[in-house]
Amino acid sequence: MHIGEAAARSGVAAKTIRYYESVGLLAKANRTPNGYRDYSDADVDTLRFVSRARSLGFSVHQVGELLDLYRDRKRCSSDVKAIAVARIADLDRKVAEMQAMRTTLHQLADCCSGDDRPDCPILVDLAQPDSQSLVAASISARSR
Amino acid sequence: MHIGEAAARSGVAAKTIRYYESVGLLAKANRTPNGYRDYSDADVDTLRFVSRARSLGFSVHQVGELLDLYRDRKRCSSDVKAIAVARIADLDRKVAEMQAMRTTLHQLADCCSGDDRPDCPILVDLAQPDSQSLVAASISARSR
DNA sequence: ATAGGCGTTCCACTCGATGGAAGGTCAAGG
DNA sequence: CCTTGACCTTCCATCGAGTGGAACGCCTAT
Repeated sequence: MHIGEAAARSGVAAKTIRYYESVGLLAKANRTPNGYRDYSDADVDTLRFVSRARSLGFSVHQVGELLDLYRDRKRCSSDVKAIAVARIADLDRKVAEMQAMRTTLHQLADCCSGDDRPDCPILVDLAQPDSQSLVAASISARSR
Repeated sequence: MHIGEAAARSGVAAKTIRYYESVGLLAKANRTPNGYRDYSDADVDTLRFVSRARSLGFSVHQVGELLDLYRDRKRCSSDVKAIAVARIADLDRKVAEMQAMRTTLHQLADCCSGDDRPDCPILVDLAQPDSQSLVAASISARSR
């Protein structure tokens, strides 16, 4: 099948499929005599695998590792689990960081009347010297 | 003061200060006769403001808006609060998305023995047709 | 005079695509 | 036979937010 159909079946945009090939995530596709890329059902499966793994937030590089493991009949499940566990830890770190931002921002927003007067504690805090600033305090708390 | 000192005092890398100037977030710096950028204490304050806002996850563009509001004596606090509230909503969306990924990944990892046998439910699920896949189910749940 | 530590500009690279230009291929319809 | 439109191809540029490095200038101390 041509790239458009593979794209429709896998849910990966044709442009993205070419991109994955160009960066070596996918092997170079077979070509029909006219130079069009030619995909098999197995290729569509691979594309779906890639799309699923990307949707779990694995980087293209990590997806490459998972694909290698998937194709390696002799790999051990601990290798795969290690990648998944590292990704979970990564997610936990990012979630914690974003929640810290959220908390700080929420505190600032709570102090802000949000009316048409010009006094705004959010801006005041951002402009504060470190010792007075809620934001500065939350940044230094993050690094402790 | 020269850019190195402004960088040290504000915590923003010299390279990044030049970058901010190049994209118009900061006004073009004054120059000493030899062509070096010359910064005042007020410039360092601005740099710190920018750094704080960036650490809260505001984009460079949003920081520009906040700076404009900061400099506008007549702005109303509701304008600032609107930006902050939008940012909080943005954070909430991203946190929820990451937690959904985490949950799915954790379920997969829990099923995986993590030993040296080759059977790995993580890879099996990623390669599954939609109707059987935990990942596919969680993706479609996200869009509902 | 030269070594070093600053500063300057400019260009390339990162990641994960995406947009668009310019052109080739193919089937259907007039 | 010609055109139209839907595909396909390659290549280059763009996004955000910087970072790395080259090649050069300036200034001070030894």
